[in-house]
Amino acid sequence: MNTVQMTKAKTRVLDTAQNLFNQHGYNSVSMRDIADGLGMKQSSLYYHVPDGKEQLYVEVTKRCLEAHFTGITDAISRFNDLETQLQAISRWFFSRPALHLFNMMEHDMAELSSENQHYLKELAYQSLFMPLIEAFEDAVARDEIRFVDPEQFAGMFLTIIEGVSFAHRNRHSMLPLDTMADQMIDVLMNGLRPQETAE
Amino acid sequence: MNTVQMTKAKTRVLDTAQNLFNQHGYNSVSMRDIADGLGMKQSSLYYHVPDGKEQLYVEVTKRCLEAHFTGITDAISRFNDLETQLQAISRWFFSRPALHLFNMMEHDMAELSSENQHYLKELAYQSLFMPLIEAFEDAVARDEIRFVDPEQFAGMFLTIIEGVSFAHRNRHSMLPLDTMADQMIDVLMNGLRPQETAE
DNA sequence: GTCTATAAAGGGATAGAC
DNA sequence: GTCTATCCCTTTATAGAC
Repeated sequence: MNTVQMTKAKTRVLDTAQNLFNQHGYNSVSMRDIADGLGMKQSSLYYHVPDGKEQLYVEVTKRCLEAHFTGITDAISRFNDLETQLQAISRWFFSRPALHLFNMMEHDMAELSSENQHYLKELAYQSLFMPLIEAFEDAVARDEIRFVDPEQFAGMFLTIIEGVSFAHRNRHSMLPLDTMADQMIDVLMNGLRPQETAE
Repeated sequence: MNTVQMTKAKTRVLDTAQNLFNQHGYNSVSMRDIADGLGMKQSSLYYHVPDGKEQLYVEVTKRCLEAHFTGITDAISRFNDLETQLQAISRWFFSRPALHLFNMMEHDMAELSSENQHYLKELAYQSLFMPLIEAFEDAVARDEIRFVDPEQFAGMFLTIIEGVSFAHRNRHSMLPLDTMADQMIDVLMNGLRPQETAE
């Protein structure tokens, strides 16, 4: 994954754009909104991003997904059991602005050219799903959980993360984020524990 | 909940708008798109919807949420145990176009006036969360599951439904929707089963 | 109930001065 | 690196003919 060493100014542009795209979605954010956030005129933005809005979104999303790949794989490598790994991954997610993964993949990316769409969807799969799938596979191999389709439960875990973030943003959620996530992970792990074909 | 008896033409307008709003999100759908879907000119649409796009979205979403309230409460009332109830609710959801609940609540509704926003968010809570919360409470009372925050797990169940729909739409998902949902519900119920403070 | 025409505003993008 | 000015297109919405 290339890291071309970005100028400070470019980084600031990407940061501002990322915040806005994340909060409101691709179509709801105008170049003027981003320029306003940077304190410059809309046309000045094109000095930093000559290729326009779509390319800006692609760059922002690429950087974001690559950061998540690093964060997730790091979290996994620090521990040897699935439950602790999942807790660590949840902490990584909560330390960053919410991804709005489903919205990103189904609504934002639908606005892009089919090449960009395909590129970013594949990158999302490699960055977010693959490390989790491996973690679930390893846990099955260690007999820590019963056999399940790893892809299915990698997806389930990501939806839980998104759901917990959502609940925390929208509801008078009594509990801290971390506690909510741990409770969810506890139920999930408890539900996945190997069984002695009881009853 | 008022049912004012709608004309066939108005129903067709709402159906078309609902499909488009659901698939692409509020901001990505223009009045022209909806008119095209109906085979009429953009301006003709204002004969059916004199109050414009925002009001159209509110009507569409209101009708959708009320239908879900009926579908969910019916599914719950047909059975006496939580696992079967959740399966029945999942079938209701899968029989309808995907809600995209999170996107709806965080992105689409953010574009509306604060009055409409508040109205629809409250309606969504009453229509989707409340029946589920009661079902979880009753299951705790029957000692079918261990005590948990009902709101939290009502939310978790909704995210699982959305996640399963997402997986089915986006991935070479080998399994039928119903089977995937049942597996998720099985893990969830298994994780929530009362425990004898083992170990 | 649907049309054409049009107003008024907002969007992405470029040219050229400083 | 940022600005003003401008182009061209899309969008929401209204007026008025048929």
